[in-house]
Amino acid sequence: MKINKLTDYSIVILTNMVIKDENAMHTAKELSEFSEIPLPTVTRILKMLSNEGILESQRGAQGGYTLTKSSTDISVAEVIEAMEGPIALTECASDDCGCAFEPSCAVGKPWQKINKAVNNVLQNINLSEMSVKDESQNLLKLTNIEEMSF
Amino acid sequence: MKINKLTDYSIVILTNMVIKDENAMHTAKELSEFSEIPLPTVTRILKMLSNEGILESQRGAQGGYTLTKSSTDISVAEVIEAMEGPIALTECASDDCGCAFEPSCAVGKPWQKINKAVNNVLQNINLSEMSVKDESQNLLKLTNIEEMSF
DNA sequence: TTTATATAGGACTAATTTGGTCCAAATACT
DNA sequence: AGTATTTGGACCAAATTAGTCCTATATAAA
Repeated sequence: MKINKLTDYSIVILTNMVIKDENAMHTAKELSEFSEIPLPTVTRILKMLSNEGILESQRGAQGGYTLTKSSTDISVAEVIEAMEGPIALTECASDDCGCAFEPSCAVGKPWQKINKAVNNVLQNINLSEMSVKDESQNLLKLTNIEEMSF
Repeated sequence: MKINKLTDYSIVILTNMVIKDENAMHTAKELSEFSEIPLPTVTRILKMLSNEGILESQRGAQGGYTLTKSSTDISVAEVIEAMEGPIALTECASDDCGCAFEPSCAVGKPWQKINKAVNNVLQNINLSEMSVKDESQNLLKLTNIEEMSF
C-alpha cells in the first residue's frame, strides 16, 4: 500500500526543481546535492522521468533536465504512473482479470471502482501543489472528499 | 502502489465468507478449497485477521472463524490496515517525518492530505459491497467522486 | 579540435520484502 | 483417551527493489 522509494524520491526531486526554478534547466548533480539523495539514484530517476516524457533532457555542457510542462499541469498520478506503471491497488485492474481465482473471485468490479477513486485523488493534485511547505497555502481541498458519500 | 498479495487474498477470503454465510463459522480448509488459495497461505491470513480482531477464532473440532462484525461494518480500509498497517502512500505519514531529507523535503503536508483522501475512499466501501459479483448491484457510487473538485 | 561537462543505456550486486511452508503445542469435542 | 482443529513461531525460497558502476554519446566552450 506504499509507493516505491524511487517514486517517492521522484516527487521530491520534481518539487525541488519547481521550488528552485520551474523553468530553468537542472543537472543531476545539482539536484542530488539539493535533495541529499545519492547521485546515482538521482540520475536513474531523472532518466526514467525523461523517458516517460515528464522531463526533457539536454546533453553536454550546460545541459540538464527541464520540465516539459508547467508544474500545474503535471499531476501526482502522472508521476507515479511514469515511475511504476498504471495505478491499481490489485492485479485485477481490468474487466477480465484472468487470474486463477476468477471463478470464486467476487471482488473484481468493486476494486475497479476503488482504483478509479484513488486515481481521481492522485490526478487532482499537481506538482505545484506538492511544492508548498506551508500548510495554509495547500490547495488540496479535502472537505469535498470528506463530505462525499459512496 | 499495490496492496500485498496476502492483503488481496484476505479480501477474497473475507468476501467468500460473506457470500457463503456471513454468520456461519468457516474453517481454513473449507475457505482454501472454495477460494483455491493454498491452505497454508489461507491459515496464515486467517491468523492475522484473527489477531487483528476482524475474525474470531474457535479452536478444536467444529471450530473455525467467524466475522466479529456485520459485513456492512467492516471497511476495506480496516482489512488493509489489519494486514499491513496504517494506510499511507509514503513513509512520511506523520506530521514530523524525521527522515534525512526533511530540510529539502517540501512534500510532507500534501502527502498527508493525499493519504487522508485515499483513506477516505477505502473507509467508505465495506465487505458487503465487495461481495457483489453483479456490477448493477454495486453500491459504490462513483459519480460523486468524479464530480468532486479538489 | 580538444576538453570538460552532462545525459543514455545497460549490467550488476546487495538488501529488503514478500510469499509460501512446516512443525510442535494447545484446545475442544466425542 | 483419541481425534480434529487452530495457534504460534521458525524458516526457506522467490521476487522485487534500491543502489552502484561502467561505457557510450552528445554538447558547449576554450
